[in-house]
Amino acid sequence: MRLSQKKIMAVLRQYGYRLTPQRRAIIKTVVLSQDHVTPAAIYDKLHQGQPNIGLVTIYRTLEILTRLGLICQVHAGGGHSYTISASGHHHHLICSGCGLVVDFAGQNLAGLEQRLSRETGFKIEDHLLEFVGLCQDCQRDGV
Amino acid sequence: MRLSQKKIMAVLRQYGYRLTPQRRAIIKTVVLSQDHVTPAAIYDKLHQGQPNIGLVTIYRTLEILTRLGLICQVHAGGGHSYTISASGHHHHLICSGCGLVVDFAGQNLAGLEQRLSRETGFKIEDHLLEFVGLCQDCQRDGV
DNA sequence: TTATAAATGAAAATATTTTTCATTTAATAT
DNA sequence: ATATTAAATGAAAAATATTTTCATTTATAA
Ligand SMILES: [Zn+2]
Ligand SMILES: [Zn+2]
Ligand SMILES: [Zn+2]
Ligand SMILES: [Zn+2]
Repeated sequence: MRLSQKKIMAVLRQYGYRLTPQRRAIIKTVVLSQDHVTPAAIYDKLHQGQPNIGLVTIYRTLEILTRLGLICQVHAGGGHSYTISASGHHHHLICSGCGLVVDFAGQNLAGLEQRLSRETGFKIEDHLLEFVGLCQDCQRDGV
Repeated sequence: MRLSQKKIMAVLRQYGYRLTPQRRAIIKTVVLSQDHVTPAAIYDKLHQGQPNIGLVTIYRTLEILTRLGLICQVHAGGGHSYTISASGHHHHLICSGCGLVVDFAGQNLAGLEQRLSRETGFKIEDHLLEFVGLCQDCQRDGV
């Protein structure tokens, strides 16, 4: 289940952050975009609107939203782009044709984590799992 | 099994690339470094040596080595750093304390891939799996 | 050797991200 | 409503990172 704009804003407030028009606009853009967006893409879309918005504010807002786990970055494929987070821990399936990001969950990596801890002595804290492929549309369209 | 400098150079030649002193030096640096290295770190280490080396050449060489699957990039943790590739497909275990990268393999993601394909219609081509934690040394030293 | 296509690197161009700081403003308390 | 204040904004500059251009050098093969 993807987070709604309302929910994201509520969590922001909960943590003591102010709800500025700029932040609303950024959240709206990230939530409404189907695929992932870069800071620059958000800027292109939003600046010169009402309210006007600076690139710095976008960087700062994305940083906060990421830290709170409300959005997350997509790594595979090179770019540093953002996608909206599902509420819980999840992973990404990314279309190399059109950039669509599908979240998936339910993959339990605990067993693998245990094996790795045992074999290497690492104390594992986090992980990153992404799949890259072609979505149905891009397969059909021969992208 | 990590690739040797010799093996990497052989593959380069095999694909028609020339073996320049600069490329030898870059390969040597990446192979000998225990943890991952950034282009800038390689540059700091190598320029002003014999032969002198430019940052551009480092970018270009890393790009080729990555394309040939001889080294790979580490994503988790933010940076764009490189580590030497094991010969086959593998994944990364990264120490957040000291940057050590341990390769691991033997994790079969085929079952998960099938499930995802079935559920989403994606044709999956690749994936990225990284774990982040603390290595034994960093746990002991309380980093 | 010599020929030649490939590779290099200095410099410039472009792109990305962070810092600084004067100004504005959202939220809270009156 | 109004005043207060700490938080947020954005322009500008600085700092970083990456790519392009092109004249020069060089690894390879004939
Ligand atoms: Zn995950
Ligand atoms: Zn697609
Ligand atoms: Zn992998
Ligand atoms: Zn460590």
